[in-house]
Amino acid sequence: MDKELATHAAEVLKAVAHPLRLMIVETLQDGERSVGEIMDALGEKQAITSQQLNLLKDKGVLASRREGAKVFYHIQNLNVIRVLDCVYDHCTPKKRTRQ
Amino acid sequence: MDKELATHAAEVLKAVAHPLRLMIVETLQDGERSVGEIMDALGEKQAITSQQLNLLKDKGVLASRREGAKVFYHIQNLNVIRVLDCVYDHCTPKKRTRQ
DNA sequence: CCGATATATAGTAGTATTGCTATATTATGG
DNA sequence: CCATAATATAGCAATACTACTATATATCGG
Repeated sequence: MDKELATHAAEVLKAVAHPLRLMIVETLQDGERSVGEIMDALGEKQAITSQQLNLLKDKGVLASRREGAKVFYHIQNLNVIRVLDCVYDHCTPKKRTRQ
Repeated sequence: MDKELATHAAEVLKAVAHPLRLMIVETLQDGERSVGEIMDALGEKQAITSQQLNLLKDKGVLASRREGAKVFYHIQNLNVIRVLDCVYDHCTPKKRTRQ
């Protein structure tokens, strides 16, 4: 792994390495959700949720789609789901999500 | 995933989400290495290498063993290797390290 | 156009991270 | 004990991140 590759990989990991952002990605594993739905699911304030969503979008982890007044976010970089799997296995070794 | 779990998971991810630290973990995939060996492998300065090694050790990612004047580090949290795999697949989809 | 709802952004204080230099610690050989 | 090699730590400036409040933008129903 050269430095450039490592830098890019680190940026993606850093995007996910945050409690709220981790939970956002988890919530979106089942499919897209509106900002309001995500807010409610995580019990977070509107501004903070929106900020983190935008950050994840900036880093290419998520993508969004507007439908009327609502904006729906979904996972764009599918590899983060695999990272989540690692996290799950690490924290709760019994509950593996893949074989 | 509750907040506490997410916080812990985020901390582990954060520990690895850094170019140099990512390369350190990669270097140690084959087994333990002394600080000097790691330094040389990555072409980094002594102080910085030592700092990042200590950080990784603090977060439980690595562990160390002293042998005379040298200190050998190795991977303690094996899940980070799986995270590395995700990173590999993400950056170079052709070169999968697992099936 | 107006009010209401949904989402985004600006500005900001507190805190954490990073990379650096200089210095300290630990162990070895003589 | 001394000089040297190997590693760790202190201290610091620059930068980045976080959480927050306030405000702005966008869309819809009427």
